[in-house]
Amino acid sequence: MKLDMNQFLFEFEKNCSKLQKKSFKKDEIITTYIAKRRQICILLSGSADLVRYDSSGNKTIVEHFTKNELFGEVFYIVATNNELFVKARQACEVLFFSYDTLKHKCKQNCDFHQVLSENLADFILDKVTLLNTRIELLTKRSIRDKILGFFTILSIRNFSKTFTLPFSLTDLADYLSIDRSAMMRELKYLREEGFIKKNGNTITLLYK
Amino acid sequence: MKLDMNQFLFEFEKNCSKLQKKSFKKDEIITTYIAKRRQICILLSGSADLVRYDSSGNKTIVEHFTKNELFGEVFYIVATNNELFVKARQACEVLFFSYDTLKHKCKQNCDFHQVLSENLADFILDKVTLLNTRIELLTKRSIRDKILGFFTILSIRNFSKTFTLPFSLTDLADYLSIDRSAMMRELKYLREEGFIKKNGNTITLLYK
DNA sequence: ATTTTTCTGTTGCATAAGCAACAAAAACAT
DNA sequence: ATGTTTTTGTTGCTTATGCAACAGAAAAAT
Repeated sequence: MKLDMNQFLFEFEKNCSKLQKKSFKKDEIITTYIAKRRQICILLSGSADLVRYDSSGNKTIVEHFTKNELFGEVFYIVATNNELFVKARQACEVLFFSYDTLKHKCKQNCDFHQVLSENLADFILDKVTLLNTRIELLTKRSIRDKILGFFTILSIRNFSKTFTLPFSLTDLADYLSIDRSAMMRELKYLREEGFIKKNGNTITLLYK
Repeated sequence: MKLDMNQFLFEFEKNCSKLQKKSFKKDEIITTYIAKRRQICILLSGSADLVRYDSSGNKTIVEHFTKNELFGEVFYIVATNNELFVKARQACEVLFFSYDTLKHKCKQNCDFHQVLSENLADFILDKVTLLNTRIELLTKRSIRDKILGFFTILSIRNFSKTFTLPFSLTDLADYLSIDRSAMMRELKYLREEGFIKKNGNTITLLYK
């Protein structure tokens, strides 16, 4: 039995008492990552950022989450002393549970749990795909290649040479881990050299 | 029931006929990524690289796999036209199966398959951790921060300020997506400024 | 409706990091 | 044992990219 995320949540909510749903206002801290707890969260609405402070105090937005995305410390066991927390970017609703609870809860060996654990693997696989996409872009050698790589993905996903960015240009620079002004400059060059057309946050690819 | 990778493989081999084991010599192509097949592979011995050629012909080593690591197209559904394949770096033994087969094979609802699909999620989670580690390093802003970030992780994993690199310096530059000579220069500076001691591929951290 | 904040767009300057090219050392192969 | 290939280590030159600083546009808040 194959579920999409909405069915998954509906089934889960109907069947399980162990999960908690909470609401957050903009800028509130949703969770702080504590490895041993093995918490897993689903963002039901709104958007949130995974923020890292390293030992020198530098801040990075490591990931940006939107509707139906998974996050939590099970996904992020990195051997460093960095502080990691998730902060609401807009008002959010979040579902909390423990990974181990989800997997092993039912003593009665119910069908529902079988379905659940099968689908969990699929959702985690979706996450892997997101991460691999990001790595694919981060490993490109120049700002130009990063931008064009990202645009190509959006173009293919939209079945169109024209598409609108899913987040602000400021966030895009952060996602690609490049300086925003350097990115804007490169976008200008791409426009001048006839590779792209740009109207605010709507882009059209002009090549190939 | 919680399995480690070796137990997992033993159980799988004993119980499942649907899986294939093959051997490869150095530089042979182990698999080419074809999204619809949803293949999943486990590297039993040796080491291999996931290689990407983009449309301009640039080659990148996207990932490097060693014993017991998972790879395959289920993990890498990126919407681009890039050619992706896995190439043996040394002689390798590889286990092949389809993700969907693994999850749904048994009609008889056997206990073994229940255990299997639970553990599959865990193995995929390990993969997520690896990917997040890589992203953590790739998003650092300077070569120095990337190197020190990587060294810090190794140091923590080894419970020691002294450790040996798990692969060559050439590969390290590739893993961090930086120019090798620039990395060597930075290592020299780090030595001169007293941050590290370096003896071949053995590093000692001198700070904090 | 007006203020405040965030986002976009731009530019000059400094430098970190890429590129190219080479030699010595080490690892591998015959 | 000897030749071949890969890895390490280095350095001069060039340039892509980061940084700082600013102004106008857009969005959000009051």
